[in-house]
Amino acid sequence: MLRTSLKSSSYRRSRALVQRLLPQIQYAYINTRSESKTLAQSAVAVSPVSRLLEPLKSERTESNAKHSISKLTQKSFSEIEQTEFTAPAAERQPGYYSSKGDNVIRQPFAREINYLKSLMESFVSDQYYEKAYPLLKTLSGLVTPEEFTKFANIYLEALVQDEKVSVRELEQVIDKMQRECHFESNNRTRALRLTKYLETDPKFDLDEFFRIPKIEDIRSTLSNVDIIGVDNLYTIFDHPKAQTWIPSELKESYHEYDLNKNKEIVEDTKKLQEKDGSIRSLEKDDLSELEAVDSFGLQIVRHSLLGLEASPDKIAVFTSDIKEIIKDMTNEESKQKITSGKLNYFEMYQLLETQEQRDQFNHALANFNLDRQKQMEIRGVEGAKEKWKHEYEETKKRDSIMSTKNLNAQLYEWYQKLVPLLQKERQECLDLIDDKATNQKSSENKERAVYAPFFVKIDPEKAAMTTILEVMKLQSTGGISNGMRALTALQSVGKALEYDYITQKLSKKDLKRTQTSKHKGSRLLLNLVRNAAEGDPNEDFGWSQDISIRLGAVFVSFLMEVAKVRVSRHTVETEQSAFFHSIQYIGGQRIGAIKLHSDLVKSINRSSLDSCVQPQHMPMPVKPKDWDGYYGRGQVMSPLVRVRDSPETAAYVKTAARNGNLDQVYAGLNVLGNTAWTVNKDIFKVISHYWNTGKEFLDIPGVLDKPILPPKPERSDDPSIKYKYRKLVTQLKSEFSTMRSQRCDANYKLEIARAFIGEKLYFPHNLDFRGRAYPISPHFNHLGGDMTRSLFLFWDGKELGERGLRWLKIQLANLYGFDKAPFDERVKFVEDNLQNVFESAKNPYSEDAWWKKADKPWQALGVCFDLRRAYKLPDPTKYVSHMAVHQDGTCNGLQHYAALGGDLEGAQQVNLARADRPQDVYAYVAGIVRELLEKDAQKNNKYALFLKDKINRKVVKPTVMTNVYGVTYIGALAQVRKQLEDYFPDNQRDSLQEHARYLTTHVFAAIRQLFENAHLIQDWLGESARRISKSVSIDYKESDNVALHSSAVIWTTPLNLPCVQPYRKGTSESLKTAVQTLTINRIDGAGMVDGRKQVAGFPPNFVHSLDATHMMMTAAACGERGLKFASVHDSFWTHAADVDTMNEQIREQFVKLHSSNLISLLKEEFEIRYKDNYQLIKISSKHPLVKSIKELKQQWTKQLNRPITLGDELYMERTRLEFLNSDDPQKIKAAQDMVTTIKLAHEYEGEIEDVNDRGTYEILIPLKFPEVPPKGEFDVNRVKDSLYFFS
Amino acid sequence: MSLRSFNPAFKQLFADRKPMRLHIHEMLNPHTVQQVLDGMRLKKLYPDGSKLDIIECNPGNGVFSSMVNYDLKPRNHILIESRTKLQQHWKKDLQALQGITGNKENFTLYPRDPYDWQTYLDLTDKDKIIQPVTKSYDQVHDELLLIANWCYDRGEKIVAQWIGCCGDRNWLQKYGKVRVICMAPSKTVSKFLSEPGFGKRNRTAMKRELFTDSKLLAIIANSANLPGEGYDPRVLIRDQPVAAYDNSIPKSTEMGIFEFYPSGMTTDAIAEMEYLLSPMYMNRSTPLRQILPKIVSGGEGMAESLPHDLLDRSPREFTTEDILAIAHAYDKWPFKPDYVDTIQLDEIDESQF
DNA sequence: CCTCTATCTACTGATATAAGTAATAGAGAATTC
DNA sequence: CAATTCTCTACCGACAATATCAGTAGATAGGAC
Repeated sequence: MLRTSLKSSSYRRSRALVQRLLPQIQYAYINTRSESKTLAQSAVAVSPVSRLLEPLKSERTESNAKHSISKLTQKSFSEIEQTEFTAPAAERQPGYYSSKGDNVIRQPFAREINYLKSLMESFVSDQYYEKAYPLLKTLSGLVTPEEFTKFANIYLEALVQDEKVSVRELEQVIDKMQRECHFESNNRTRALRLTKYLETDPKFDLDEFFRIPKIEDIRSTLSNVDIIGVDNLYTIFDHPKAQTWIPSELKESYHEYDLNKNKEIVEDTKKLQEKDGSIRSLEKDDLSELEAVDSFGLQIVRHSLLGLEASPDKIAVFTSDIKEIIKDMTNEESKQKITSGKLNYFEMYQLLETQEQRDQFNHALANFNLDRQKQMEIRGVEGAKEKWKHEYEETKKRDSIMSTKNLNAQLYEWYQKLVPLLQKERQECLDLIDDKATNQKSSENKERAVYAPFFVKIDPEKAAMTTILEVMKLQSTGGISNGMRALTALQSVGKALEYDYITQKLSKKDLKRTQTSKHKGSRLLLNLVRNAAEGDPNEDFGWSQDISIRLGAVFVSFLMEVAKVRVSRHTVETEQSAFFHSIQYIGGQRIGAIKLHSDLVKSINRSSLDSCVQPQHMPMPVKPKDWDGYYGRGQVMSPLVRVRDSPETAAYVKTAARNGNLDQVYAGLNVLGNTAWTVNKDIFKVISHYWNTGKEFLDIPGVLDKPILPPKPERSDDPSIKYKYRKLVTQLKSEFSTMRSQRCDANYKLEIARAFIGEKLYFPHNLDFRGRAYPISPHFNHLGGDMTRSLFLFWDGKELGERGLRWLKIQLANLYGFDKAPFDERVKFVEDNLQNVFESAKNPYSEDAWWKKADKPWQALGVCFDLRRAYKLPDPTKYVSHMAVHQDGTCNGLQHYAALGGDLEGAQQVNLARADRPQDVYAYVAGIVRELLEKDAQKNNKYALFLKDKINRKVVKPTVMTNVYGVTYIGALAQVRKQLEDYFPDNQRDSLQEHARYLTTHVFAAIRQLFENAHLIQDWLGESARRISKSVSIDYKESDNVALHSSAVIWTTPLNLPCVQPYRKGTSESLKTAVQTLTINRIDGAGMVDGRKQVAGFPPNFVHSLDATHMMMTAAACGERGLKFASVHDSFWTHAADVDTMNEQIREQFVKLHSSNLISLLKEEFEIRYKDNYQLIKISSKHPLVKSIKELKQQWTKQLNRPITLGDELYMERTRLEFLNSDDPQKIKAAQDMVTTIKLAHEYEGEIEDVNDRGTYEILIPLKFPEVPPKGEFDVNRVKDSLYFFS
Repeated sequence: MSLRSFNPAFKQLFADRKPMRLHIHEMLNPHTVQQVLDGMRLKKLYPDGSKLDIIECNPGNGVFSSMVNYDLKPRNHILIESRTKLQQHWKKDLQALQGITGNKENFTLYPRDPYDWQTYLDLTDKDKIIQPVTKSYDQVHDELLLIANWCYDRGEKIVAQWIGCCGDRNWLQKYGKVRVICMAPSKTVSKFLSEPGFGKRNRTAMKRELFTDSKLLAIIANSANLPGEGYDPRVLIRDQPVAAYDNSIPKSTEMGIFEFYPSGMTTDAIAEMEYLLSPMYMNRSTPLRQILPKIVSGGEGMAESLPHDLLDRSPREFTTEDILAIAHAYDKWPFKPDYVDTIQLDEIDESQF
């Protein structure tokens, strides 16, 4: 990053130079106006001079104020109060990102505004109005008046909600704001005032209040229902003029209210069931005692999900619900079982007989889980704490001195020490805010002031837990042994604290407006108000990155201060810090790290950490609310798209959301999120068994103590030996630590799985910036490896039927690795092995069980269990299966490329066309390579002779796969070399290299040959991206903050999701925290794009956005047909019984997607989006254009008395176009006569070629895109008949 | 000034070709080289050329090579050169030289990478082009001389390692106190030669002081610059290096020439705590007391066995005695971590195939 | 009271950090060697 | 400018350098008139 900062600094320098020069010149011009002419004047003598001058004049605004505004986010509230930050009006005007025409707004000072807003909200919610006011005032200096009104209303809203604030005070504040901040009130402000009047002034006269405003304004005022609240609206409804006042969206509620008002409503008496013998699901504790052996690692957190305990009255309700549901069941035995209290929810559910019962059960469970989820959020970590405490007390009973032997006891000790420290600090913060601190100006307090307003919001006890859990969870991440990157640690602690704060805030939310004492009234209105009170899902909330990091640092530093471990060596024993901050040197750069004491790490390895309790990392026991905006509703706080800190991506998605363009995206995502799962208990048992042996088994690493290292070399050994030793040793250690973290990770997953046995769970999904969907809960989800995937079952079951049984068998064959044969053979494979299948299911633990040899053994075992159960029935097709059957695209990226390019042969090889057997593109490419080598071999090429018999699918597979991602020659070379390694002994490295080089070229050639058109498309995408990322906006000015190349590649998927490639070169900023000064690479929405990444990333990203689109379309289509659907990018899952339907949809939707010429559409989209952009190209200096352009520039140079810049050229063209598009005939005429460099190039009739040679001259031309390459002959409709397209 | 060391046989050879610049900077002006050689008085140190083997790394265009060769008239003069273009030149030149002088200069081109340790092993053990004798560490090896040009940015790394080799007495230093005459950017040389307390004093400078005897020989600057900026003044005064100008050295990269060879000191103690020294010197102006807890688990405890005045000083100020004191304290410290825990991981690149 | 200077502070940019480069090879970006 | 040197090399999920010091601009204080 050093390089980047250097680059940008030199860039800044040169820009500063320009800025210094420009004003002088312009002043000179202004003073001698009569003598000299501006550029534009000379070109258009008749144009109104003042207008042409205006933009140039404003260019010299480089105020100090602006400079210090960027420092604002580092200042504390009190410093902000004392300093004036005001931006000139021009700089407050919104800009744009990559494209002028997209109407996506780039808010200037966005970070500063966000910071002020967070600060203000923080103060205001604790009634520190006088502290908040200066912040509001500062805000008024940074935003446009309309924007300011929004912030002012937030402030006023708090005043209105505060009962201690009187109407008069409110009006005074509004007055003051108008005087001092140029506050312009709007109808929301009026709604705020109205509410205050209604609630405090018994003599308030509505008529009078609404006398002056126009009727539209009154209506608009009243539509702020979230402010006014239900009860106040009722009051208004009671007014005789209500009917005319209320806005249209309230009409219905009004009528409902009016109707109910006149009816005598008998209040429903609560019918809470008596608590006779409540049925509770089998306690997790019992299960753990039943099934878990606490020997090696897999330690059960007692109450690991304690929060999943519901409150007693809810249990009662649930119990009675179930009793009601099973009342009509015919099977008495099942009934008995359900009420026995020995079944988990999933087992109960499976016993139900009718769909109606199941629906009712689901409904009851949903209500029940809603409460449990809430409990989990409120008391999530409580369980862990209780456990720590318990072990702490036990240990203490045994030993008088604490030792590191028991990790949990150790954690509790830290917790106990940490809490009082945090409480004390919180008090200090409070004192500081209340101006009661003893030494308000001390440097300590100065630093404290930065975080104090946020620190006071945090509950010390909960935060202590959060801090410990987060830090412990991160041990050995980020390539640091026994520790973690400081940035990662501070950020995750900060984020976790923020999460705690937000959930706490939500649970305490002022319910006044959304509740009513009236039993009668309008349910409609109530819903309306509640919805409105949830807030705008497109509005940011929470803290900025800086705030949470700084806060995280404070907590971490306290933890580091108190956390100690007892260490003993030989006879010496002492207490040492458990954590220490250290700087490491990794890959040429210094990295700040928080390291754990090595003894502590050993202790962790012995006992494996159970840190999972935090609900934000869990799947959800309740169905996630549907997506309807940028941020999720309810428990899901994540954004719709993971934006990788790119403000531009976020802005584009938000705009799309606001414009209502994302309904299809929501639809797809909601299908994914609504798929309910449960944990496969049978598989869990088997995994658990092998886990507890502590030995390595399949993909589970065994328990490892420490890596075994060879003896150290002597001091005087040759450096080469020492080097090799060091390399070996680091490799051993790194392998060891990956194994360890794999085991740790698996432990984590299994713990969550255990907690969810018998539970219903959901995965809300969101998207990456290309539109691919990912579950939000990070650890335990169906995207995991074989073991994790095997743990999932659909909550709902479906009867197999003939086809389903067949698909289940195919699924098993696929998982076993027998997936390259036709379906019938796959079925036969399983049928031939049916005894093995049954045997595996019956006795999975046997030494050489059949399932263990499968490609994906755990999932295969899952199918074995299912098949065995099915075949136990007299008719296996009647079996109700919960298995997910997968249909995988064969090389999905290439499938899309083949469809785009229409390569006949290529399409066939990736199964786009019907074939009797599944085609294997890798084998086919290997075949082509073999042919090529054969030809060379005949020419006696020694490489060909050696290699021709060694080419198989395995050798080419990596390269074919990564080819879609744009692998370069050198990257592919490494892959091929790895594949060939075995043929060459160590001392023939050179030979290996030569053979690999030779082969790589031919593999590339073969792929290119097979997917010729596809490659032309790949090239087209790359070239377009290159042109975009090297283009210049017409508004470019050297003096501006917008970089020369500031346009990123943006496209819209067929589902209207805007995709913005987030690759820009950032500037590194430093952030001082309590732990260290962090260097954060921040990207500016108008910063320079990273051309290389834009170009390299676009082809794969575009294709991925297509496969994501295909998946979402299929998801939505399957959802509409009542199918359960899940996906892992190019692997689509549903019930065995529904595979046929899904397959049909997979093909339908693919054809639908590719029936239009997507590349042509993309080109059109680009042409609109980048119509205001110009390309900088190099043409030969001998080109005829050069002469005329140079001449024109010389002419201008003379008139302006300075060299012409790119900005000048663009300014002239901008002016010309402006005139051309005006209504003034004089101007139009002037524009027609005006000559600019760009016009010259644009109107040049001959060839203009971008040459990359010496002797060139750079000119600007309008951005054009290359012609779309012609499509091949393949007809995409043939996909519909393809059997193995997805299989 | 006379070009005493200029071999007339090279006159034509140099005239025939345009000197090329390939990554590593070098002196191309014979007058500059002459000045430097005059200052070095090598003939006094190696009076008997018939017993002397010279190994020269990155001879480049050969101005320095030819002149030092003419000065010392060695028995062998090995030119280790890996840049293919220069290899071709040398091949041609040596052929021509064969015709002119019968190569009485005893040049041998060894077209290998001077960066690679294996090159030196092969030179002496496999190809047996020279077979140096092992001499005692009592005095400087008078039959083997190493000359190297690492005057470019990435050269610093290898110079640091070569200095390290003096402490370990391995690589070519296994043969005895072999003098290394090393050309490197002044940025590097001034760092590695700084004395305790100087701003640029770093780990390698400390190791250099502890394990080698060294001397700054010359500073060659572009004539646009003033030579010698950034060096520890104590070193300049002590060593009185030749200051010369050569415009083949770019303005941005001044060249420093220094010599080093193993001192009497060798010990395992420093290698044992190398992993501590590295982070220690990252905060080299922080007092040791504050650094100790930041470099190893429980490091704060080591303070007990160290004198206060040492704890209050920073690594930049440490003398070799200080370092040895710390090494001693570390050796006695009961809480030394396992070797495994001292290994730093570098980036893990997980390839899927 | 005002202005001027001395001193201090805050801010910026430059530099050092480590100490096998790692087996390649060609294009593109960044310097100016 | 054109020549030369440096950088990077497969997409996404899951990104990420830091401490110190010298020099400078700006702020403050202080002292004299």
